[in-house]
Amino acid sequence: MESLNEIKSLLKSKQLRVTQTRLAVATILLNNKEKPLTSEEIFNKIQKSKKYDCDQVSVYRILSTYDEIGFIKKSNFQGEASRYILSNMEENNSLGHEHYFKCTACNYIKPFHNCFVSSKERELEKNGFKNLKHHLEITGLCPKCAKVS
Amino acid sequence: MESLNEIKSLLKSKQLRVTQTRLAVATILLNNKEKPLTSEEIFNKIQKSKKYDCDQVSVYRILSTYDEIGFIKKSNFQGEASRYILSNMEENNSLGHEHYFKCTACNYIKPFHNCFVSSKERELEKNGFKNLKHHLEITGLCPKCAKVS
DNA sequence: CCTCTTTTGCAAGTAACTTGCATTAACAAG
DNA sequence: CTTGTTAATGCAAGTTACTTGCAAAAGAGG
Repeated sequence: MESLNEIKSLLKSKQLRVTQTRLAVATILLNNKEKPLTSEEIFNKIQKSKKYDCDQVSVYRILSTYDEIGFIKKSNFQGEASRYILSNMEENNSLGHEHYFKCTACNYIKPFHNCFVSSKERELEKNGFKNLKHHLEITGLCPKCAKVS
Repeated sequence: MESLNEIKSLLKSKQLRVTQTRLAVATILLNNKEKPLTSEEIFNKIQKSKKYDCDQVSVYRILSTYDEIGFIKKSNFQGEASRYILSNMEENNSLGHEHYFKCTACNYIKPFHNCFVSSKERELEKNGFKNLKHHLEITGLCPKCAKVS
């Protein structure tokens, strides 16, 4: 997923309307491919850009729609608002951004681009489990904060 | 952690008072070593036992205290209330209950007793990261629900 | 341009906590 | 066993992160 045109055709293919607000949210997500953002962060970036004005409720609704159609992935980090990031729709699902490190000091978030939970899932599948998905979050101090403390 | 006496001495060692409410919460946790419970579930079990009456706010405060002193572990499952389970204080920390499978159909929760994230943490530590902790949640259908669907 | 839905904005509601503060219960000292 | 001190609790109210209801506005086909 590289451009606004792709989300436009994805929306059309799902019989969803291409609206200003949906495009504004998509633009922010496209400009932040490496960091999962909260609904509030996305809303603030839209306001800050001053190109378009909308309600925070709409951002919530749009993110939920985008999650349903697979345009983005939602992650719940411990004790804070959900975060959203573009999903790598071209790639194998298990290679996407579903693993994160988060620094407890500076809130720096680093996604892992390879998955090491898949083998555990294979094992569970052999025992009758199905439709497995996972969320992994590693917390601690990033190299910068580790040096300071 | 096997008995009420152990939490009593743990509390004393931390200069915390051994109160009826703290013992009631500890009793519930001791009786549910295999399933992480929500604050509300614990509160309801206390009410149901009719041995003791307390406020839900106290349960929240006690769980937070228990988490701080390491008696229990807190896990945030996607989109639902935090869950708490006794920590295996005798064992190596990385062998505790911090990994879970949760069935999206019946809400069955299965903790994993061995850790396969440690190797990734070692790798990060070599790159300057410190004090690493992690939370892993795998969701899907458990064998029972997989058969039905 | 018009009509028919879909989206949106605004207000209000909800779930899961968290905080403030007066009251009560631990527990150590006498 | 009574008392004084301080921590813990209960109750009410506040907060955060959403979610829902509904009228008004904006897409998109004709």
